[in-house]
Amino acid sequence: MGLMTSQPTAPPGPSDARRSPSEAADDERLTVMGLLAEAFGGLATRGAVQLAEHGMAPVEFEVLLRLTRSPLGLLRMTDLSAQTSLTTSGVTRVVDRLVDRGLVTRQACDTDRRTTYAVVTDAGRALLERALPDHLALIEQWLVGPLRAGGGEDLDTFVRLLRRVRDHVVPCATAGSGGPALPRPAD
Amino acid sequence: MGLMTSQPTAPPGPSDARRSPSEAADDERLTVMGLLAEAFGGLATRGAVQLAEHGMAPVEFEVLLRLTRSPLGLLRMTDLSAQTSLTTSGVTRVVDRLVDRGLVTRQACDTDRRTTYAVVTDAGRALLERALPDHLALIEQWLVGPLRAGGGEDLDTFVRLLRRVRDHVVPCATAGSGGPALPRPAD
DNA sequence: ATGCGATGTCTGCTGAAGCAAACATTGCCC
DNA sequence: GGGCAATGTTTGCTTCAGCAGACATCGCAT
Repeated sequence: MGLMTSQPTAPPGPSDARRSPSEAADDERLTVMGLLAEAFGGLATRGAVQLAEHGMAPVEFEVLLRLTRSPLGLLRMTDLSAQTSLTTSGVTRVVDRLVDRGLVTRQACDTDRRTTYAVVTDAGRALLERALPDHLALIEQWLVGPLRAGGGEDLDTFVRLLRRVRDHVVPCATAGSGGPALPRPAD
Repeated sequence: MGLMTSQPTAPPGPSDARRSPSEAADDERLTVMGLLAEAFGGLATRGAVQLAEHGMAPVEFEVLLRLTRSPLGLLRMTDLSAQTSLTTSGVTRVVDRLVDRGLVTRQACDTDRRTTYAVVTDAGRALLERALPDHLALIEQWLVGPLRAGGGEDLDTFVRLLRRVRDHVVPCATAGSGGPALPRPAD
C-alpha cells in the first residue's frame, strides 16, 4: 500500500521483510513520527499552561477563536464540531461550559428549528483578545522563532512541507470541507 | 522575549500593537500552529484507527514500543512515564491493563524495593511485531511518502527543521533527559 | 397531507487520565 | 541507631470526551 505508483526515492536500507523484527522498532519512520509527536506535544503543553493562566482550556480557546473568526461571530454546533477536534457531543458540552461562564450564548435558528447557533459574546471576544497576544508570542518563541533562526527561507520551507502533509492526511481541510471524513478510532 | 537577539527576518506586516484586535485572530502564526495541529491530529487519528485493529490503544503501543526498545525489555515505571506522554499515575493504569492482557509483567527490583519494573512479555513482543509493519506502512503513506514526493531532499529538510523545533520546545529530549521538565497544565 | 429517511442536537453511560494524597522505601545527617 | 527529607508507586476523586441512543425537525415522495 502506498507503493502502487513507483516510488520516487526508495527507502534506503534493507526492506522490512529482510530485517529482524526487533530491528523494525528502530525504523527511521518511527523517529520522524516521534519527532512530530514530541514537537507538537511540547507546543500543546506549553500552550495549555498559558491558556490556563487566562482561565481557558485549549478546546475552549479553539471554540472562541473559530466563533470570533466567523463573519457574524456565530456558528452551528455541527460546523463547530467539524472545525474543531471534537465530536458534536463534545461541542455540546464545551458550549455548555462557555455559556455558563457567559462567554457564549445559544441562539435558535429561525429558518431551521433543529439547528442552534453558538454565538460569541462581548465577554468571549474580550477574553480571547486578552489571551491572543500572549498566545501568539508563545508560538513565535517556540515554533516560528526557531524556524526563522536559520535564515528566512526555513520558515517558508517548513510551512510548505507541513501543508503538503496536512493536505494529504486531512483531505477535508483542502477544499470546502466537502471531502471524505477522516476515520474515527473504533476501539 | 525571543527578540533579545536581533531577529534575522522581522515578521512582515504591522506589529501586534498596531493591529485591530480581531485581526490578530487571523495571524500567520496561528495558521502555522493550526497546520501543525491538523497534520499531527490527522496522523494520530489514522494511527489510532489502525492500532485499534490490532487491539491496541496508542498509549499501549507507545509503552510496548519503549519497553521493547529497551535493552532488557524492561523499564522502571517512572522512566516509562518520562518517555511517554503520561504521568506516573497514568503509567500505573496502562501497565495494569497490559498486565491483565498478559502483554507485560511487573517485576520487583531486588536492589531498591521502591521501584517496580514493567517487563514486556513474549506475547507483548509478538503483538508489537505484528502491528509494526502496518504502522510503518501507514507512516510511510501519510507522512514520509508525501515528503519524498517532491524530491529526496524534502524529507531530510523537514526532519532537520522539525528536530530543531523539537529541541527548542522539549529541552529534556536533547541530552540524557537531564534538562528542566516541561511545565504541566495547571487549571 | 402523510409517511419516512436524513439531519441536528442533546443525554446516559463508560473509559481514560490528571492531581493530590497515601504509603513504602531509601539514603543521609547527626 | 534514629529521625527526616527525598524518591517511587499506587489509589480516590474528579473532569472530560466519545459512543450509542433518544428526540425533534426537515424535506421529499407519493
